[in-house]
Amino acid sequence: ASMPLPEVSHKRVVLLFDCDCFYAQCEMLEHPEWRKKPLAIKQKYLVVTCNYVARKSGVRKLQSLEDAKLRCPDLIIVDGSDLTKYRAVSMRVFNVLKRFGGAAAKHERLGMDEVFVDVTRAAEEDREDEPRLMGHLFQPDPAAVRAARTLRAELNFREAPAADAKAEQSDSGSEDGDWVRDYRETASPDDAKAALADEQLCDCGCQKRLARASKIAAEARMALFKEIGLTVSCGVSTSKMLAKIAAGLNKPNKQTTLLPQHALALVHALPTRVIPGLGFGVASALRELHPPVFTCADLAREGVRPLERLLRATLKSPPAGLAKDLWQRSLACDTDAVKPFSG
DNA sequence: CATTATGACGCT
DNA sequence: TAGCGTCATA
Repeated sequence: ASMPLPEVSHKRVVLLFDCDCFYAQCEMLEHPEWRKKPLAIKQKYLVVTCNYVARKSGVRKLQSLEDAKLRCPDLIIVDGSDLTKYRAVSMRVFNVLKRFGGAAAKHERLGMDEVFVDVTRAAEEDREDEPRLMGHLFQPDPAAVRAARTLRAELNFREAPAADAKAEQSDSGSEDGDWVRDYRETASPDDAKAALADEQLCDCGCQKRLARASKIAAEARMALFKEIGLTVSCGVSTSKMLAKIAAGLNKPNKQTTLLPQHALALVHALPTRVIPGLGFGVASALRELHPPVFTCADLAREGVRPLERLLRATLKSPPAGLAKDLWQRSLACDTDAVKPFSG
């Protein structure tokens, strides 16, 4: 009965490019013979990243070298404490991506291996009437769609959930990175075509804009591969948060489009850590509440006021408006702009 | 909750 | 304002 549901505008189009196992790929550029072999990059006694061959043997990020070698005795290990080489490749990636999205596009680096691109204008100006979607389209299962609908209803009115779906409450508190597996979708081309044409979903034109943007993403990924030799994963959606989540759905070397109409069905059951700006500290404080807050749906039901209290108790000096921002993001509404030239 | 960084922010 | 601590990020 307090805060109105956040307004979801679909007007932006945001891409997130995420280099697959970045340090490992940089090393493989110099040593092509390592491509088919398990390769790990270490700092001190830890594996900071590894290629996908190594992952098949159970090697993981932030594993101790000891564990990694036990799981994969023929693991090739390279020291990655000198970042010079990686910084250089990172700049090449950024420079290639700057060519895409047109003059009005905005590009923002996040760390060395991720780049956001706001391609709103280019997607608007594209005249193609029936754009074909490139890559994957996320499609939620019907149960998730129902759960999202009842969550919205719950917050709009103070009523019990519809008799329809009381099905899944809180999911297990899974490991970081674990949740991604459960939500991978590979859309069949026919399903994708149907979803894009579904006027019921939205009539603001976002489906077409996102499909056009998926083509830009595909072209940019192609350029990165041809000119640098790197594979990247990409998310296509209407905000930074959603693009980032989408990019994680299909990896490596894949791209995924997430329609804003499907966002809540994806986000509601995910751990609160998927929300940008909500880090380890706040997430663990949320889990300590009782009842504990694990998922974005839990956080959405909590509301802004209790979250403000928790932030004051948890953080030294919570930035003004943080509670509201986080709460809105728990409902898949992220208005954070792509800031041009952050590098 | 680590590695080796960088960036955003608030406080002084 | 510059510099420091905290928190988040890869």
